[in-house]
Amino acid sequence: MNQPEQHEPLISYETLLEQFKDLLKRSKPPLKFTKQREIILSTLYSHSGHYTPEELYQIIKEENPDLKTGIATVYRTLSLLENAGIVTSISFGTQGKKYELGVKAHHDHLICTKCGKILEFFDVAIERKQARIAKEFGFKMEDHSLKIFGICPECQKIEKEREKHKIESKKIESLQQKDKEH
Amino acid sequence: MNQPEQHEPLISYETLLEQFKDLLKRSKPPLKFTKQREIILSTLYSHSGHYTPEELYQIIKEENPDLKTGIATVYRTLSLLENAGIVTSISFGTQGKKYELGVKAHHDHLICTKCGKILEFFDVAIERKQARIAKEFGFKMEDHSLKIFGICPECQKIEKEREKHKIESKKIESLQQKDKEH
DNA sequence: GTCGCTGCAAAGTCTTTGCAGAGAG
DNA sequence: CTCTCTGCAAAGACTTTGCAGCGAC
Repeated sequence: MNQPEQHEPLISYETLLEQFKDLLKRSKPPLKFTKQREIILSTLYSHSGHYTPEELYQIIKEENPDLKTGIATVYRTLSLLENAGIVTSISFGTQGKKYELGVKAHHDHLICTKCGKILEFFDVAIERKQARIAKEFGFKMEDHSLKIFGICPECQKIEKEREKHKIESKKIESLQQKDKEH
Repeated sequence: MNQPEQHEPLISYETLLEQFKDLLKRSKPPLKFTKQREIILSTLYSHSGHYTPEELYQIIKEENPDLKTGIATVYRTLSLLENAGIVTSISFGTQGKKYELGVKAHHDHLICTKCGKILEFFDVAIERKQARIAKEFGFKMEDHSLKIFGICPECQKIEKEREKHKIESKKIESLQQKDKEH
């Protein structure tokens, strides 16, 4: 029921691209389809995951050194894509937002507070419950976000390792202490 | 099961204050109990709700014009209180965080995307489900946050009013148009 | 050609920090 | 008295905006 792995995008890149072009054409003042906008979309598509504007900007710069793309354009395009519902964002404390392609099925997030890793899951019962609660309060639900913060299995291991080392160095210290006493 | 209203704080101000003083004393380098820290705490206590540092700063300035309290101190104290678990924060997109006294029972949030109003609710079934999901992924759960975004009943009314006005002014326009044609 | 788009840099916004003097313990 | 706290202002981090030239349509 809960899928542990990153989902594959549900549609092909071609379809997504068509969708995007359509959207641009249909805007009130028609918008233009530019190299920068395509690259940002394709980068989001090929790199499944969650990125800050800065991270995305770095990937794009690295993979497309010819076309100079400014960080401002990344911000502007992400904002455009978010309003269009093509990407969704998830926000952290003061440290800004991470974006991901939103053509995947709705899902919620598990976030590791040590390494920042994000896992996705989906639970029908919780979804239903949320809709019911919104209704109960007379809210017209637009969106919802469920984030579970914790320490991922990998970081838990690292923590345990560290503690082991601490204990060992304490042992060594106390042994040395005893040596001194003699 | 879901409580629609703001909860009353669960403890008296005196108890809360004692808790806070204790905490300060017990810190590794003992911290000091200052007028500014007390005012920030008491303001949070007496104004039940969710505030940005800026909002809290404005309230404090207004209610305590004598004691000059800087915004930096508000940030520093909120951070201190959050680390101590006395207040909790809820974060929005890029627009920062809102803080509330955390001595109330755990609860989740319904947020109006028009007016920014925050309502609280609590649902045992969702709580349990979250714990189960974290466990399933091997996460050591530290915290979780469930936010439902939507339009509150009041703002829905306002929207409807506006639409009505729009339709009426369109009618007037088209009447004037017809007049011109004659 | 027309207008929207882009990169750049400058300006905003929100938050944190450095510092010298004030004040709690 | 000793150190932490505070206000102030300056610095930071992140995001948005103004503008002149570029490029899609």
